[in-house]
Amino acid sequence: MAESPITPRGADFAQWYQDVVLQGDMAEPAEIVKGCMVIKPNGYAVWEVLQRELDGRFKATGHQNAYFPLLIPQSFLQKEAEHVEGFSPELAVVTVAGGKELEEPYVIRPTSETIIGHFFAKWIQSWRDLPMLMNQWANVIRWELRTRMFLRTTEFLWQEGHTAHSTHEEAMEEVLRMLDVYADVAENIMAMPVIRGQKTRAEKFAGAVKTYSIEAMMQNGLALQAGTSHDLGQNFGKAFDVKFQNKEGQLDYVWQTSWGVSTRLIGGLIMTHSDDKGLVLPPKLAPLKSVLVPIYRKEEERAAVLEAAHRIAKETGSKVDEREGHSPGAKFFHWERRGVPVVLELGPRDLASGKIVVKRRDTGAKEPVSQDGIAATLDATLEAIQTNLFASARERLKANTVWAASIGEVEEILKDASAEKGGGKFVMAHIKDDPECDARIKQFKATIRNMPLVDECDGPGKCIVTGETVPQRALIAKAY
RNA sequence: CGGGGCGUGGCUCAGCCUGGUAGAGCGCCUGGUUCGGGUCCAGGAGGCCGGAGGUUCGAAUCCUCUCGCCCCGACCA
Repeated sequence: MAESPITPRGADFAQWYQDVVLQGDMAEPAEIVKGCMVIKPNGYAVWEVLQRELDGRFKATGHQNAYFPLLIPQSFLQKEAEHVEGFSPELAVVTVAGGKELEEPYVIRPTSETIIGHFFAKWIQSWRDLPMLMNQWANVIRWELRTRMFLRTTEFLWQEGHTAHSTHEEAMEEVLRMLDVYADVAENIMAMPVIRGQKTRAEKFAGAVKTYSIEAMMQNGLALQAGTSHDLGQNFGKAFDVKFQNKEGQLDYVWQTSWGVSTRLIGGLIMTHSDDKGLVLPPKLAPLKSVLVPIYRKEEERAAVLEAAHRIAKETGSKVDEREGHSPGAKFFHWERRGVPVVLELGPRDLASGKIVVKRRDTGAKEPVSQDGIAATLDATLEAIQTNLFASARERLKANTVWAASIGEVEEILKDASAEKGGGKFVMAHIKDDPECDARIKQFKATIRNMPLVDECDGPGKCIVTGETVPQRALIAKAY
């Protein structure tokens, strides 16, 4: 019996995560390019499902895809003061091209607000041109000091939505609408519960007026910012002179938004559902929902089993694992590590009884069911897995969310709840949106993740730092 | 970017201290055998020891530099 190649979560969570990514054949470090990774077909297939789900929702809310250049004139970044300050430490800059020093260097986009601002200025003249609703699927580069596959790499894939509106109200509706789209995909497709909320001033996007995020809880209790949506106000409109003539004939700057999710979602997915046996994929996100492993010993059995296997596979859309020279046991482990939601086992015994064994990845439960109506049985099982994964993740989130009444209590909870031991907590406490309060929390190696939009707490209370009355509790946690 | 650890067949690692021309297990290939949770046996392929430079008659081993990965911290989707 071979040793499990996956480090148990309890032993070393970071190592477990990496083992799952590797054993699930999702990605591997691109050791020849610093901080980058190769997303392998198994991982990319998941990204494609996410893209499909997100893109459909973007289109349904009126957005169109476009594509802007990877290279951005350096001066563009500097037009918005906060923006350049926020991003300059992590920029990669192209200074030489075609064998010549460039007159003006290009930065490789860390995000595209600036270059899109430039083009919006060209394209928008009248209120009739608004709203302008665009999205681009792209890669970006941010020179990160510390990288982890999917969670933070130097280059990553994402989508960035960019919109321009004639009023602030309309822009705000857009910001929250897209935040809801993200929450919908996270919860209903990825089965990953999230907390929607507003970032503090200290944590908002460089150049935004307000930033909203969805925050998810990983199995070790750490928070993961899984998506952001920004109210850019007129900041970029002013920086790039994006003006329009309103119905009254007056010139005004547009109100812009931007919003994005990245391949980081895949990291969140892994850290939400996977276990010590490897990857666990929710059915709605699994590129391969079921695999059928045929079992036989004699040649006569082989033919009969395979014949039935193909018939059932056709009915259910399963893949038949026909590889020779691998025992069924080896195949079970193989698909288990890759997170396939259901494995169907079909052998001579099943042929004789007219049954087939259905094995769930989430619970490990194994049950012989009738071959008649197997497609419906499988669908019901997949649905049950999807529901179960979301329910257990939500339960974990609830169980590890606690209230704190004082700064000392926050410190105690965060100290006890060492994430290395898997006991990280979400702490809800009244705290003011003031950079000094953020700084205080940072002393505990945690951050104010966001101020939840849906306040499931007890309403107003006194800030644990300043003592002033604030409208609601905020979410405090250690985070990736 | 600071601190720590690590780079030796595809993978996990031994060998390094005390230089003498590279090993094991797993995987892979071939044949047979097996097949309801990682079958077993036999044969076989595969590595200029991360890279560069130096010391030496001789370097995986000693020295210098460099690149990368992992972990911890400060910064971040």
